[in-house]
Amino acid sequence: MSEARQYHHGDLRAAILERATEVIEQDGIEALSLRGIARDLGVSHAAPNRHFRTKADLLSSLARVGWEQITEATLRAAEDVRPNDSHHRLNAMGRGFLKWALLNRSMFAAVTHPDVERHADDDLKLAIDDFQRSVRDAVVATQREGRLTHLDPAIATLYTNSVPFGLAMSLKNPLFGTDLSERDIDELVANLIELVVPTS
Amino acid sequence: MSEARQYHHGDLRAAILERATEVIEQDGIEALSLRGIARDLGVSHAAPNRHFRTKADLLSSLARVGWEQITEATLRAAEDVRPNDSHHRLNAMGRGFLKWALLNRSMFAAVTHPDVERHADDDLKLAIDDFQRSVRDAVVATQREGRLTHLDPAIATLYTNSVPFGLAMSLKNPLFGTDLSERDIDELVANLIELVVPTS
DNA sequence: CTTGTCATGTAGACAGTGTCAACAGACTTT
DNA sequence: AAAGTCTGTTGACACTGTCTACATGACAAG
Repeated sequence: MSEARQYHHGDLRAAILERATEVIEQDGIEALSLRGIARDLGVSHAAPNRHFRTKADLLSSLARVGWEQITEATLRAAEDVRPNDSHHRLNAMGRGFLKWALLNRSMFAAVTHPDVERHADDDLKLAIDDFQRSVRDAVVATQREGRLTHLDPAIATLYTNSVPFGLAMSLKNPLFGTDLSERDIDELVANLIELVVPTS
Repeated sequence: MSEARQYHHGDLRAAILERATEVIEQDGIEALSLRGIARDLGVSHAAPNRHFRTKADLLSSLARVGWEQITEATLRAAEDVRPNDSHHRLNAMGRGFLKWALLNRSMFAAVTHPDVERHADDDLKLAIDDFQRSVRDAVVATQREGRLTHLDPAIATLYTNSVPFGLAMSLKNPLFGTDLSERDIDELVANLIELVVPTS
């Protein structure tokens, strides 16, 4: 029964999450308000509180979705590479992550937003851990193949992890004045990741 | 006349900026409110508006100070290196930046806060440009010395710029679970920067 | 089919925020 | 001394997140 406006919304929680991503995509995370979402969904101002007790709750749930997307995009990028070549896989993962961040800038911004990090609930922490583990596993696999062996695994992971991060932060930031055509991005991403995980 | 409470504050603008950094250092940027600062300074709630028409104004001014500190810390770190060795200078700058970020986490967080970036005024943009230019100049100097020559200067700058950034983001984030002793940080910073700008 | 329970909505209140306009005191300039 | 400009105060407005009390719909037990 999804036609007429009912008293009960049907799946308000999902609708809120969806509308929230829209708002973030459009006007940024600072324009996000529970009351605003309620208004947009034609529901009373306190209705969202039934599903997200606090605004930080909503942000956490949103960020969890974001991190799952990041993990998925990163791992999917490695799928096309032959499984025994860990080094190329790691390279592909870096490109996959960076590309996702550049194609989903608002979501990336939301995921890395300080308020989100500060109030992270356990579910969110788990999602982040998942991503971290994926990267670490890939780095360790690469080292087992005899590459990057001169580095402490922790440092190698930190490095491999941070670089796409920093790049994504810089590239998403309009203040940094990197005005690149959408087409160039793929090449740029490849060039940059090549610096971190050289395949040649 | 700095003893008794006067009607006019003396230098309210400076006091606001100072108190704002304190608040950010203590409770984070999300806890910053104009009214709160006014309260702390024993001044009426609308007094800050005389000096910062909007909250974004205050954040912008604050961030400008932050960027100036960053630029200074970065350039100062290069001073101890012999001037003709651009490559070592670049390396030192990376360490200087990263160390500043780790020793001034709250300020760094404020400077990189999305709200700040979004509402950046011209002064702030200028301060950021200054920093960017410093890095670019150092990279170009390095390339003139015959190093990093295989890279496009723009990409080399982006890379050199982003890595300490990403590292600082990762290291400042408690969620990333890098629990390192204060002592280890210096070594860690050196190791990481060495990956980007190898001096050996 | 009735009944009771529980999840999910509404209405209203509260404290807090940023920002504005109207006013007032103090400093500056002439 | 007078006029005018900074810089402060007071009070208001619309907005926010969150709480409590209440209403309604869904749904399972009897």
